[in-house]
Amino acid sequence: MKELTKQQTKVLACVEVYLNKTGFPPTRAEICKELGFKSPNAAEMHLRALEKKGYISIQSGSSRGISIVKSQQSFEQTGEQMPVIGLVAAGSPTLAEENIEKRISCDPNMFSDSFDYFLKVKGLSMIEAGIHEDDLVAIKKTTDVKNGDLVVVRLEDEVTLKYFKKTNHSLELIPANKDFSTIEVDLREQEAFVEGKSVGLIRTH
Amino acid sequence: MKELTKQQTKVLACVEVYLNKTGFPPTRAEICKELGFKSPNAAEMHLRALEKKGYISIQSGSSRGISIVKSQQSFEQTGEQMPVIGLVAAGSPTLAEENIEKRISCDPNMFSDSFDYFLKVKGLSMIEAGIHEDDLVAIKKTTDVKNGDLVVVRLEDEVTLKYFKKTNHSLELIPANKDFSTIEVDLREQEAFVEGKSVGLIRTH
DNA sequence: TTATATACTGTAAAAATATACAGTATAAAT
DNA sequence: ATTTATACTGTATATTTTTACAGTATATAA
Repeated sequence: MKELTKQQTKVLACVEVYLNKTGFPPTRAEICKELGFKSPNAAEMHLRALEKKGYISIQSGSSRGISIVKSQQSFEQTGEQMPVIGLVAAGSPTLAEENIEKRISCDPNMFSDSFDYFLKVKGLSMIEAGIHEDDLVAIKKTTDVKNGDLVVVRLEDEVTLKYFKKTNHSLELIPANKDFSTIEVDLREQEAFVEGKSVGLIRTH
Repeated sequence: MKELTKQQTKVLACVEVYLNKTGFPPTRAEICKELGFKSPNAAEMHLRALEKKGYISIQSGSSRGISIVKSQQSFEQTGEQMPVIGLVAAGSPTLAEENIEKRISCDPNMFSDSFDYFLKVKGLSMIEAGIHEDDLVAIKKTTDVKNGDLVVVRLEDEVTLKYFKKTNHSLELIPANKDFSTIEVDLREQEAFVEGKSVGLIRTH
């Protein structure tokens, strides 16, 4: 998608804001009034440029015939674009851009608790908890977890999604698959970092 | 909210469909063309009635100045409050207001395919497919289903979520739990209504 | 029988709107 | 020094659109 000039960005934002506020697109004159232009042709030219670059489409001959093709600020709508992070074998699931597989438009409060990102599940270790490969688990970044919570824990360079159980100096990371065994960590010997806990799950059929 | 007449319902639906398709509301003339009226005043009168009853608001003097206040079919929007319907023992999962348990703010296009509502799962018949009690299954209203699809089917007054398999005159509704048995329907003897199919799932932990 | 509400047709005019054309100004690129 | 792209002003007009007004038809309620 082609880059927008500063003014084109403003005009696109103006159209989107107007649309959100009123439910229908603005006229050329209304865009001018909003952005301080004195000629409807100013708006017209920017709209044409936006159409040529594929951000909007214009229904010729129709009043207010503007529709948004590619929104600049789709996340400003009802829901946000929540990042999906692959559960890679090594490294922690950071929110750095390079780890984000894609984004999904949804409400961060759609589950009982808010969440920060989706973790894409690899493997079958939690299958008996109804968590399949490629399911997206909604993770809330926190270290405040209780026994029995489904948590994301990092050990050395490995990140896993397991049930959490802590007893004195020992931490158990319990899978939900009888073919897998519990990971036991002696906290006096090895560090374990709780990255967050699951507050929900989504799956595409 | 006041009741709508049949024609008012049609006009409101027409506006919403147009809005979803084009991104902006229709003119009086376009409503007429769509619904077969021969005078723009026909549309005008219905719009006024819809405004008086609080379903839309009309920006006087503006072209296409219609905005939806209370949608008949809010599930058709984007980034909206998607209804959650309980899988009740009897009756079909209609979107009538009284069947909607709550609404969840999310994008109707968050899964591979768009969907119309969430169905709240009751029972354990699909547990081996990783579908638990109280999971919300995203349902797309369609009768276009293939063998192997996870579908919502109504038999008499009962609604179930099962895997779909059709062979000649027989329909099999297959559970994913070895403690449950397949429902077999002879379509020459009994009617079966496909309400829709699952395109995704969400669960709150 | 007479209202009353619903549901339109048909026409017309005023207002809103898109959009073409002719310019001006400025900064960056060639 | 000249072109090119961006970013406008200002005007004009054909077209679109709203919206008022005058009717017609039909079913239902009083």
